[in-house]
Order: sequence, then C-alpha cells, then structure tokens
Amino acid sequence: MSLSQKCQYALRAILELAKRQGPGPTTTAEIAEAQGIPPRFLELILGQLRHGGFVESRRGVRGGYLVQRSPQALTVGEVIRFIDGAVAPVRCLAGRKGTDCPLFGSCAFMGMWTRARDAVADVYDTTTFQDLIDEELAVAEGYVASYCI
Amino acid sequence: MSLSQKCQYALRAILELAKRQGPGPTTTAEIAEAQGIPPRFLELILGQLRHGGFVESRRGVRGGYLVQRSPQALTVGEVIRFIDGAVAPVRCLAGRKGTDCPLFGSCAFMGMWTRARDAVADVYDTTTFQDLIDEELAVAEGYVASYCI
DNA sequence: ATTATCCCGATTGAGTCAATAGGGATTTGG
DNA sequence: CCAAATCCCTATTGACTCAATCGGGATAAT
Repeated sequence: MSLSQKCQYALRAILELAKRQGPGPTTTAEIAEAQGIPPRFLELILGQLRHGGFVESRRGVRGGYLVQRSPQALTVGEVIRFIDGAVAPVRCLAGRKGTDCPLFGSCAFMGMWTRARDAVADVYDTTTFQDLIDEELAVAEGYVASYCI
Repeated sequence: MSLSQKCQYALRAILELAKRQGPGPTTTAEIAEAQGIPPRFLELILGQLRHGGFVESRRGVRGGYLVQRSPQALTVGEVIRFIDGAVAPVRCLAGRKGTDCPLFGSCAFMGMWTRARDAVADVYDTTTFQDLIDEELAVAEGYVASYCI
C-alpha cells in the first residue's frame, strides 16, 4: 500500500515548479537540490512528466522546466495515475495483467476493496497542487507559531 | 498501493475457516483447494496466523485449523497489519526503517497522506469477517437474481 | 506402527525498483 | 561559428522484496 519513490519525486518536482511559476524555467539541478531528489533520476522523471503534458521544457542554456498546467486545475491523483498506474489496494482491481483471481465474481472482498480504493482516490482527486502550496505555507506558519509559544 | 499476495491469501484463509466454524478442524489442503492458494505457501501463512493468535491448530490425523476469534469481532484491518505491517500510502508514514524524508516537518504532502491512510484504515477497521460472510451470500444471491431477470 | 497432519528453517527464482551511465541534440551568448 | 549549459534518450546495474518450494522433523489418531 505505498506509492513508488519515483511517484513521490514526481509530485515533489511538480510542486516545486508550481511554487516557482512566473520567472523563467527551473533547471533539473535546482529542483533536485530543493527537493532532495537524485539529479539523474529526476531527469528521467521530468522527461516522463513532459510526455504526459504535465510540464514543459526549454533546452539549451537558460533552459529548464515549467509547469504546463495550472496548479489550481491539476490534482495529485492525475499525477499518481500517470506515474504509478491505477490506484488500487489489490492487483485484481488495478486491471493490469494477471487478473488471475480464481474467485472472479464470487469474491467476498471485492466490495471492500472497491470502497478502500474509492476512499483513497477521493483524497487524491480532490487535492490540487494549489492546495499543497497553501498547505505548505500553513505548515510553515504553524511551526513559527509553535516556536512563539 | 497494494497488499501483498500473502496478505490476501491470509484473509481468504481466515474467511474460509470462519465459514466452516462448527464442525472439526479444516486441513491446509482443504483451504488451499477452496481458495486457490498454493498449499505449501498456505502452510507458511497459517503458521504465522497461528503465532498471531488468529487461528488455532490441531496436529496429527484429523488435524487442521480453526478460527480462534469470533468472526464478528475480528476485523480485516487487524489481519492486514499483522501480515503486511502498517497501512500507509508512503513509507515515511509507515514508521519503518528509512524515515529518510529530507522534508521532515515541512512536508506539504503529509496532511494528504494522513487523510488517505485514515480513509483506507477506516474501511479495513470497520469490516469484520462476519460482514464478509454476509457479503458473500448477498453476492451469490445477486448473481442468481440477475440470472432470473 | 502407520499414516495424516501440522511444524520449522532454509533457499530459490523471478521480478521490481531506484539509481546511474554514456553519449546525443539543442539553444543561448559571445 | 564556437563553447558551454542544458535537456534528451536508451541501456544497464545492483539491491532488494516477494512468492513459492523443499526437506525433513514432531505429533496425534487409529
């Protein structure tokens, strides 16, 4: 029940770009530095995100990456599904290869798996990157406040 | 975001035993047959469930396994945590080794991960094995009904 | 005593995943 | 036009996890 490391890096990378909207592109190295991601691995991930239309790239000197979609309109769920595939607690619900469950149709667990999947999917699909930016500010303020007290 | 095969086998095995309450013990072979589980692997899993106090064993001829806890009082969540460990969408929430997130405390995602975990945990913790038995009957009837129409 | 069954430790084999490597293409700036 | 910075693509490694199997030991009913 866990997302791949790659997926978490992807989310953090997009968040970083969303935070840096406005000025020019941000380089792989800057994102890697800011988010603690292995630079070479990040390169791979950004390439994939580019193919998915999540980010835009500029090549050459002064190049880098930009968010392609508005943080208000991009949900975490979309990114997760793109990188890791379907959100599902068990393989037979993911619809991948090997739907080899011998209980097809008469599975007592199916209802529960579906409910679990829908519950998580709802959380991911209702969280936008703008929400995360707001959250980060709130968390930071919260920490300052706790120091004051 | 998926449970191990082992965990699913464990759940199915316990369900099978719960359905067979009353008469004597059920052998590994019978459970394996009924639930489509590799027999030798099932042996391993039942041993583990026994150590966890979920099932009881009888050795020798006419031996086998019995549920040790009432299906009304045993939740799916308990079994999942025992076999697979903490239910969590990301490693840093599972509290295992390698809480190596470089964002400790200032992580914008933490709130969302927590919400996702709680949502799934709630589903698992509110589903008992009795619920699954009832569900299985309902599903079976549902299929009959759909054939009638 | 024999047989059915659980019991335990070790091990294999396959597969996934995180991460790295090498070298190519493109753009800016001088 | 050259050089540096940067993205771009494919392949590969190494580590680790996980599903499954094996061999043989202990126990209990008949």
